[in-house]
Amino acid sequence: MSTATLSQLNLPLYERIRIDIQARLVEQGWDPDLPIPTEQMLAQEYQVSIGTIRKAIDRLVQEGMLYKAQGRGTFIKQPDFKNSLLRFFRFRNHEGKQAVPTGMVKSIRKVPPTPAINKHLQIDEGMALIELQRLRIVENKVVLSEQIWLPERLFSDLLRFEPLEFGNLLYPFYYQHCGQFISTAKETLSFTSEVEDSDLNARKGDMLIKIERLAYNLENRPVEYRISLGRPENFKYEVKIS
Amino acid sequence: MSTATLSQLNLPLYERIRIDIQARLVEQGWDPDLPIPTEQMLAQEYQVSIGTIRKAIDRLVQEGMLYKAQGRGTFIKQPDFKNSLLRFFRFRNHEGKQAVPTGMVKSIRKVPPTPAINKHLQIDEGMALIELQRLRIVENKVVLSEQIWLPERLFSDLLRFEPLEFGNLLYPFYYQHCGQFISTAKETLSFTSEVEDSDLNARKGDMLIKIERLAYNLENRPVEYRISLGRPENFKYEVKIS
DNA sequence: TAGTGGTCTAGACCACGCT
DNA sequence: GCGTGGTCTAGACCACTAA
Repeated sequence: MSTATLSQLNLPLYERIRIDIQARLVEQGWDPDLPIPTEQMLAQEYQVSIGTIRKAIDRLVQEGMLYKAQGRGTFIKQPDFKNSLLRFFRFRNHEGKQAVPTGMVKSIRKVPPTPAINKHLQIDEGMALIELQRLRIVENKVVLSEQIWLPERLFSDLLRFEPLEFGNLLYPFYYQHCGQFISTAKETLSFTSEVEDSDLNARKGDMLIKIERLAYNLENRPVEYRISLGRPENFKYEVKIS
Repeated sequence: MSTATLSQLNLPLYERIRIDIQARLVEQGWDPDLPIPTEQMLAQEYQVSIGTIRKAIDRLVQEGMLYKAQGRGTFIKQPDFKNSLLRFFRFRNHEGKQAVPTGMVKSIRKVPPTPAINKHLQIDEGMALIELQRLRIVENKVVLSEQIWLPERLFSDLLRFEPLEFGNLLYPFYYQHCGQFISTAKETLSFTSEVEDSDLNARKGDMLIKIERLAYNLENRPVEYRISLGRPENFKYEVKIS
């Protein structure tokens, strides 16, 4: 543990421990399939009672970084995209049943830096990018059209693959080939009538839903910026207020 | 405490106590300005240790029913509408600064039952309703147009007021005059191009955002159904995924 | 059967708010 | 100064998972 982190701040003990555990897991790049040290071990290591460790870990669980499995241990959690705004597009197939769209990469290439995107990704103006075009399809019909940008420095290994070699899901692919584990994301919903999109058959003037996503790795650094476009007809989003 | 509630179920002690506390506060209609019994008192009353009471209450805090204030006590919480979808309409005044719209009731009247709305409110088909028309205004310009329905049985006292006597906020007014405390709400965002709205200058075919809200009282019964319409241009909504 | 997290106890002292 | 919630201890026993 880093003594500096644990001493100086005027925070409750469990908060300081929470921060320290978080930093350790991030720096060591903990394997998501391996349990982190047990509560007993951590209690002994930090020389505090087990209740204090539990409170620290409970915070990380609430934050979404860890999850607990009784009898097995505590693990690093992959983000749960069931809350994604994209999940609130409801598509139906020809039988009228609900259908989950399939992701398909259309193209991948290295592109020069773009000021606005480099700023989103918090990287230097001069750093090159990787750009992916991706479609989400239901029964051969394009229902969402996506553009994805990644820092070339971290993701250059992706350039070795052909578009069709990317599976339905990108994030496991990122982790497998570039060691980048997506931990959280921020999404923004807005509207635009100023883009043309041949995949969606949308002309200028047609109102489209635009969902921007900025995805963060375990170190809390933005590593993917994504724009998804779709038609508003089937969109329905719910929130609970309390 | 109701012994039935606390015994039969095969739940952790703190869960059974949580349920019992919740039921007690709802049934007694606890004053939001008065603290609930202290943790010490509850621990003694339920004959459990204080940690168990804390866990029960922490659940209710997480759920949004209570909030704690160190040194003062624990209180019933009013819902926090900073998460409302409506807050994600961004309006600007003539100086380009962000402006919060003012609410203004345009009309209030008793109306006969409407099957769809009575169903939302979970009341009998034959029960009469109160209907409010309400506008949200920024610098004399209507930016949102609302229709609100309430069960006449619970809210008949509102009919004694003229539209302009309703203030900017409705929920405190409900509590003051009808004893109905709004505790949570559920909102749904969708789109429509099939309505005409003279207040918003919208014709059929214009795409509008439609936000439906169902608001619940402390007993978790729906008591208000509301439809808000607005133009999509200034709408921007964010979520965090983890 | 061994080891994990889940629940629960019966206290202690601290920090904060009100009066 | 008094009473509130906030933090923390040092255990105990239970329920679940995996080998």
